[in-house]
Amino acid sequence: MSDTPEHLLAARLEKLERMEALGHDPWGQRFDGHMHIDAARAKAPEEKGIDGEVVRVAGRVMRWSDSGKLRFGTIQDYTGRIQVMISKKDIAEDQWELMECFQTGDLLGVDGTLRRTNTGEISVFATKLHVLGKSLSQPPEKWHGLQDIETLLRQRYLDLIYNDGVLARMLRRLKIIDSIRQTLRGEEFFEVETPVLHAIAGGAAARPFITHHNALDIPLYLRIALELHLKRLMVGGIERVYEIGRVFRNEGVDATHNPEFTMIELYQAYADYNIMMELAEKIISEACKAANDGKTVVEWGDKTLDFTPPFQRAKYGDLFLKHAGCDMHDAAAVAEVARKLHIPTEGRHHDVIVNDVFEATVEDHLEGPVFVIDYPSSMCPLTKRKNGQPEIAERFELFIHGLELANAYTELNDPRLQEDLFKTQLAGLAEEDSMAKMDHDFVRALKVGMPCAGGMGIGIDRLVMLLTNTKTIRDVIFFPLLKPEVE
RNA sequence: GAGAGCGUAGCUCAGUCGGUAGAGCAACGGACUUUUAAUCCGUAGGUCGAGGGUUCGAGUCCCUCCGCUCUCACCA
Repeated sequence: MSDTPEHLLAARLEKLERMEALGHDPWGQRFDGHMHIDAARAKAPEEKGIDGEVVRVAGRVMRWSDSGKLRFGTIQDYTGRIQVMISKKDIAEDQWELMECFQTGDLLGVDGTLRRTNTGEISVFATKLHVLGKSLSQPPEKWHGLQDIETLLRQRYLDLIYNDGVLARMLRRLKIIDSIRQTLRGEEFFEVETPVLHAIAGGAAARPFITHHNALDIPLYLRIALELHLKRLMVGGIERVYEIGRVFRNEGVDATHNPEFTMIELYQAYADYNIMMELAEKIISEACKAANDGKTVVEWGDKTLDFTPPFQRAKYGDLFLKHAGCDMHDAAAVAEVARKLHIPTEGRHHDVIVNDVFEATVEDHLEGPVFVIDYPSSMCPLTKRKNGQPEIAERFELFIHGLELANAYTELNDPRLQEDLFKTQLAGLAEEDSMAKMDHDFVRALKVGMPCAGGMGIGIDRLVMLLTNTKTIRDVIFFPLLKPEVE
């Protein structure tokens, strides 16, 4: 949507000046004691012809239609819409003149009586109007709303105002995040904030955004994960710790990826990945209830998602056998399957090939919610190995219809093994695809002694998508990344 | 990063074979005291994404660029 053109702007400025001439501040003044529109609606009389309570409401004018000496308006706040009726015989002369200065898009405060119209519509019959903020922008079409995807992303405020369900969906996102905090508060976790600017972008495998600190003249990276600082805090004695925060990955943009996205990572001392599974079930099912009126079974397009605990558990090796058709430890058989799938094998570590075959054959079959557990350990340099089974890492990923929602480990706390794994770059894996990035201070912290622990990361945006039946990540992020507009 | 599609009034959209730029909503003026996308009469509103080319003539055909969307690749 381009800027409001001159002839439409002029009409709005003319009304603004008339407001000023009538002695009103077109940008509004403090307005005390208004009630939310849903609360006002709830107080409306059941029958026509009965005077209800005197109320004060405020909102944006969505409709302002002239009908002689009677005016029908509709105002909207974040809780709903209500009709405003202004009858010339009910209000003072100067108030009628003020009424004529309002236009769709303006912010209006109303004092009036709750009543129903002849057709039963709940209405506030105004006795006094208050200017709370003039709009100098021409609103979109009242029936079709705003359809142009670029405009509604660039000017999300218009999307929130004029397209039904957008604000409600974003408010559900806030409820989900609030529910996660409540659940963790109940489990005695502390919420912390750790640095966004990292000297070493560790804790995950992704390309970082690179920036520069002028005064120190050093390169810095925007964090790609929260992991290593939270573990340092566990070393420091915070036994249960989490952070909800933005992480940044310099990768492509599509329906399930935005370059900056919100993650929660949490760490619990003296726990393991089994406890993390139970905690994941609790966090997610509670969040689902918070966003869906207490339900744990929700619609997802033409599918149904059931977040009632417990979630299914399936071993990585068993899934591999079932869908790839061979034992994941059988190098020759795995290589054969890889060749059929056109996955390169030459000079690549066996587990790198296994990982590619798994992604190609298994992930699309995972309906879930299902915890995939016990990964090949060489792909997991931050994860504790199973006792007596060093080739298996105590890791799970939670999948729902092919979407990876959570990732958790029994955390590796052996500093000597951690140092070795940071040094080991698997054949066939690019450095940016690897979690193995040497971080000497992190190893030093582990040497001080990190309690054995379980830890987990959950992609908040994806969780919100699943719990609000939203198909693209940009629709659960207020301001998704777009190329800048050219002036 | 690759391929395909889209871009016309503030908004939602038409625009045929290359031949005067269209509608609805919104705006402005008028009528109307119970509408529900109110209705009726009238007025005004355009760099057809930008630039270049072909042509007597380009919204329409060709080229370049910009933006967005979808699919694919990388990432969660």
